[in-house]
Amino acid sequence: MAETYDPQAVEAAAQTFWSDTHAFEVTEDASKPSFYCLSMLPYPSGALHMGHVRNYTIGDVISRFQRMQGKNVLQPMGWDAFGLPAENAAIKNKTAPAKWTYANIEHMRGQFKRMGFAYDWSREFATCKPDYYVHEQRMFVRLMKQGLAYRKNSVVNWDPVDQTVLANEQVIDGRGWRTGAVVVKREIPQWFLKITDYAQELLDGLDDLPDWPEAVKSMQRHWIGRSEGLEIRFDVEGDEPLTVFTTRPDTLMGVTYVAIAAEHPLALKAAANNPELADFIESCKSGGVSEAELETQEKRGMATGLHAIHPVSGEKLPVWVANFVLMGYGTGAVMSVPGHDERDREFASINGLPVKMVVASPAVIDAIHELGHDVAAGAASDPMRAALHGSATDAYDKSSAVRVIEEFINRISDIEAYTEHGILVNSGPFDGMDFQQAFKAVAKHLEAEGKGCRKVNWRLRDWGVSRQRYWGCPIPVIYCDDCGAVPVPEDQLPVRLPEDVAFSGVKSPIKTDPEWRKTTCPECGKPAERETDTFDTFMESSWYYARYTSPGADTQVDKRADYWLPVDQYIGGIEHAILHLLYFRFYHKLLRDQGLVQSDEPVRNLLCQGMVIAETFYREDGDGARHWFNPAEVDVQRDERGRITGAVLKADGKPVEIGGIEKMSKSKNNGVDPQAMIDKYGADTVRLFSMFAAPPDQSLEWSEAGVEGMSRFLRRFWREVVTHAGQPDHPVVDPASLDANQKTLRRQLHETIRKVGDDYGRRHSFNTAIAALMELLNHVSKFDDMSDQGRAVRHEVLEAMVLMLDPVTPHTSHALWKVLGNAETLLEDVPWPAVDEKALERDAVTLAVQVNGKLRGTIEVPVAVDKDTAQTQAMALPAVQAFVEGKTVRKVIVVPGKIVNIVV
RNA sequence: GCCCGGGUGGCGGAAUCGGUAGACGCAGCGGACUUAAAAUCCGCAGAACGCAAGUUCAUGCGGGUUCGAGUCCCGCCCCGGGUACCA
Repeated sequence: MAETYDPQAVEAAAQTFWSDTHAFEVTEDASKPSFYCLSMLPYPSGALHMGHVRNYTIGDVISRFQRMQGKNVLQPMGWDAFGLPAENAAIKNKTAPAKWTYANIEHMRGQFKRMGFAYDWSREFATCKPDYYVHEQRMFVRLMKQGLAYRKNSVVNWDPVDQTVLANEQVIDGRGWRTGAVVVKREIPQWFLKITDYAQELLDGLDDLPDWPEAVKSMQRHWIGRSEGLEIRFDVEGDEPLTVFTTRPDTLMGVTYVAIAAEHPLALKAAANNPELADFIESCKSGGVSEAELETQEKRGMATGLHAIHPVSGEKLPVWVANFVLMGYGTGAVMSVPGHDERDREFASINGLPVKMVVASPAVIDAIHELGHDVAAGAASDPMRAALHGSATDAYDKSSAVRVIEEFINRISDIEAYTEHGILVNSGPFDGMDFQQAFKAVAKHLEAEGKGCRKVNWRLRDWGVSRQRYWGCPIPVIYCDDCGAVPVPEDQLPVRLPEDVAFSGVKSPIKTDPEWRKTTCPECGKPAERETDTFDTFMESSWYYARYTSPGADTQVDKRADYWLPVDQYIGGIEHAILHLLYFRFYHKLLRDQGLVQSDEPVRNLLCQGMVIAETFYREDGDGARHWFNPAEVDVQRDERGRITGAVLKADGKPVEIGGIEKMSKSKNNGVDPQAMIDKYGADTVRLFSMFAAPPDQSLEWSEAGVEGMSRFLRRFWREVVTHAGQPDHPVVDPASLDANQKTLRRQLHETIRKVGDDYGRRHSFNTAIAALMELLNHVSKFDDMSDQGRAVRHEVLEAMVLMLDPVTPHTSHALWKVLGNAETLLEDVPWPAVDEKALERDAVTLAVQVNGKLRGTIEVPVAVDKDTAQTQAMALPAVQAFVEGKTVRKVIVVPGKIVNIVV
């Protein structure tokens, strides 16, 4: 075997062995526990990027580790092949999206294999193939028949120049990215899946996912957004009544106006003979539809001239059109309480609408009582002012109670809304009630009058699955003038997307082709037209995990799924925390309700990895435009302490600006090509660095110097093993005859085995596992004992290290296993090294000694030392004496195995 | 705007349940080997003050709880992710 480490040769040999032996192809085996390890499937964007490398290395480490624990591990790979980038690339490269996509898949599959990932390639699929999406179409027509898929109008970004719908990403500062035209909102009919029918279950299910990150569960809870409130009817003078939803019925008596969406029927009616209002409503249409844009835009409004009637007081309230009220959410109308809601307050201030205080803080209520007044129903029309009336108003004589009330009144009327729960005032029959009491009383009052009812409201909206794009799965619907929207009969599926098309970029080829849509109605047989919209690509990625378990099945999934599902470990980017992971959970429940899977949730354990980031470098040209240089083109300069002082371009030696560390991207040209790294250092080094440089859930800063460090470690390890293998044969380890150094090294080994197993298996803390293995290498390379037992212990250490490194650097371990004298084999089928509890025992331990919580020294004590002895030894330290002398020892805290703290 | 994260030496990070802050690695400095370089090996290294022993300060900022806080609580600042048609 080679004396020096040659990663390219080592990796080729290991990969050939795995491929020849079909090492990672698995089938259902009832005799072994299954472990399904799944990484989010990639979009085939062209070439592997570092984000992929990181994601898939994490999955591979977990997969290989679990197989070494005796599990039957399924780790599949496939392609999320539909999507917008293929259309953009097709325009740019004058090719067809399908051709571009398939070429990318070919290239990226080769790169995956070069990384040595332990995939079962026999299960691979691409979601753009009819034999994949036919199942999705069949599911959709079934959902249509069950009423879980339905059609309604919904608002999109419309580019008036290209006459096309834009994705939110394609709207830059309210304008279309290609035309620069101001985008407008437009309503079009689209298909929806009723995810809201499952809102409660999706919310409750989060409680049954203990191994999901709290951040993800918390984000999903807020996204689903269950809220309890009242739906309240406001009559409108001379018109149809308005319905609003509120979670704050306690503030009902503080309503001073009603706001409705620009598209609300009442607004449109009012605008019919009010040209100014019509202009305003028209102006609300410009701009994109994304929530971030809607929520941050300037709040604008206009009075309709209509008046609503307050359901309790009968007061006349102006009805305003407001751009922040959205027709698509809730009822398209809100009751406005500027005294107790920030947004209503801001709008009222701008438009000169009145503010009414109806909730007071507990401190104010106390002050009112202190001044001898009451807030109970009917006590006073305005208990705050009643309390102030007759009290001293001169600045010098004000009591603190008066000041509390005045301050509150001033704050509400001049500065901000009081949004917390409190006690009702100025609310007639509801005066003196707290939030809970008021909620009940208002509900009872309105229900009795038929003007309102309790309602649970959800922030979650139904899933709009229509896209006006070409490169996606055709929606299997036929439109007939007589029969309406008819699902394509199952025996006519799949509806195939033509792949050999000319693609201009503006309109979908199946929309421009007059022939593709022509068909006949499945119900009446008359000429009819196909739907030319395609599915949201989240549809494909919502069920792919189940398809991997059932390759080749005629149905969407078959019985084999029961062996593998739910997924034991899912790995992917945190950017998918809400949308993908929520649709995916929803679709699993759809599959369950069709009888296709048995479980309620698709994934037991979720790991969200952070982004891969890198330094950026640029130069500005004359007009301020920045030209970005790749880190590979730049040399960084440092001072004598290692601080970065500047950077120069390698090509001309002249300085470039340092632009800060950002997510690797094409736009900042700071992407590091994994292929170049693999060619230079080998896959194992790249894998090792991406696992070592940061914990998996945090962002990872790429550093080629760091990669070199990993290469250095593998070369040192290789040399250590090869040198040891050149030594004469050794006897077996005899624990009873070991000397102190041998015992120490063995203890360090078994501590490492315990830590690495825990870090890989439970904590997913791969960086610390690798650090522990590096420490162990440092220990063993300093261990120069060449005796029989010395060599025996060293062999035990090195063999265990080969196995423990295998999940991260499988090629190197594969080769070194043979160097250590073993037959070539699949290391994942060699059992994980066992911890020898006896080897962990130690007889002395170091305690930290503190005085008043500050470290003053350490003491060596026997493991089983009693508190008094520890205390006496600690007190005897000169450094401790210096701080204790002349003071009284008040208390001594002894934490066994940790610290002694002397409090003086 | 709203929801969710993060902030520790020159840098990436460690400290797993409130108990010795800075493991491991990178960069740096000093040395060995070498004709030289590369590679490799040995050593130093948070900051300030001090000849030294050592002392003080230090985990984004300001408070608090505790014998003891990077870790828990309250209030801020900054950076990142998501925000329903990027995936």
